[in-house]
Amino acid sequence: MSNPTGREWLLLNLRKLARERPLARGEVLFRKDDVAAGIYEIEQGQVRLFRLDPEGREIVLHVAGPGDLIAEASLFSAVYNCDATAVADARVRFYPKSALLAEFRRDPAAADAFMAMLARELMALRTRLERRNIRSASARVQNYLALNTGADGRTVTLQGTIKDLAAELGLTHEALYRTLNKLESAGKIARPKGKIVLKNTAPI
Amino acid sequence: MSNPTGREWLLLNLRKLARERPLARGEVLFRKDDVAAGIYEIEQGQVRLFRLDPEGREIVLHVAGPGDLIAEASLFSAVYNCDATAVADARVRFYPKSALLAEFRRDPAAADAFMAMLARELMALRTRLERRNIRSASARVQNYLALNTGADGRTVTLQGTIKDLAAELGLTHEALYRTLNKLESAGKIARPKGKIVLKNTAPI
DNA sequence: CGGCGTTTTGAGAGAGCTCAACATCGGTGG
DNA sequence: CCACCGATGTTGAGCTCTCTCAAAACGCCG
Repeated sequence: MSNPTGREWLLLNLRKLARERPLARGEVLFRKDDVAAGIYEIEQGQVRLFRLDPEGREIVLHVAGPGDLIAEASLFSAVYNCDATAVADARVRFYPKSALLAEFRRDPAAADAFMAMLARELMALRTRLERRNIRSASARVQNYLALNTGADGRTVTLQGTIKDLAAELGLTHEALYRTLNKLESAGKIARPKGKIVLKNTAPI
Repeated sequence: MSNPTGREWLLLNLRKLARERPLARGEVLFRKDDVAAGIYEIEQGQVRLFRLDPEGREIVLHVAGPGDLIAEASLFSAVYNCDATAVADARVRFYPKSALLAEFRRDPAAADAFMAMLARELMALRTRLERRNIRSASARVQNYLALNTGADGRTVTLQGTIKDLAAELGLTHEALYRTLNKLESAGKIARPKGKIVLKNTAPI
């Protein structure tokens, strides 16, 4: 569901190493302790990564959506260490581990690019996690807005639905609607279609 | 505050490239748009990473604690893209960018190890974020416990205080105490000193 | 012993969740 | 072109869970 810049670069350069694969709802992509064959990019649908506890219950680790890369760590591990199944019909792109690692050796710039992508994603993820530490819905929304403005530093272009944004923020969509309303009433934002514009709040 | 395995390896091998630096509370580590000199490992204290919004307010991106690495993305960027200051007196270890990148070229295994570390951290972070999507305190705690058991699959060794755990889970410490009490009363866990043991809940 | 931080329990309030109803918007097919 | 359908968007009302504020017990260290 996220989409850091730089991802595209990687995919364009390494896509030739990849193979597409459709995935039916419920289908298994890989299982824990399977030999780690490579990493996957989700193109459509959703894939759930999970472990099984001693009682056989699924403990969800991550639900990956379009644009997400999964199992990067398997590049440096002999086996996968969780299960992956499609939540809904999906299409994934498979990048064979051996080809990727060979490419990294052949072309250090590719390795750098991959590292850079990981590092950027890490940063973005830390920011998202930090945001979740903010208890108030309003403050959480404002944090998101402040960190996702375009070049003008004021305009946020919404890319998904409001429901998607609510999920990203860890709020119900109802709570998000109300919060946006309050912010608008308070004059802190304006809401042209498909965008949210931060209004100037007077400095101290 | 986290501490994925594999980190140690990296630090041992690359530590010779690093330099220690004490940091007084409030002291600036780097500023946005400063030339990216390298990455930092927090050894003590806390460092806050943030941006300034148009009104000059700090928007927190991340608060890093002991064991955390910050500014990894700066290895692949000309400048830092946020500010970093010490929240409390701190000590950091500085890894110069040029030395790290040179080492990666000289020894591809070092590059792999660094990549592996980033990938593992990414995975751990996704899991933590996913956990925050769980609304109920009890379910969130159980998710944490299920994913942090030792070799026996049942025993969780607490490394910090309960307050630390509460912060990790995004709960107040009071809420966590109560939740643990309920889980214990319900017979789902036992709490020997410094540990939490998951009890067998009968399979279906 | 004294002080500080953690652990623990209590009581109350409030924020966000849940459930529900309705509006709106695209898309689809008759 | 319109009726219909599903998904998204929007608003309402009530309730529950967690937060907040308070206070006390406990443990550790100087």
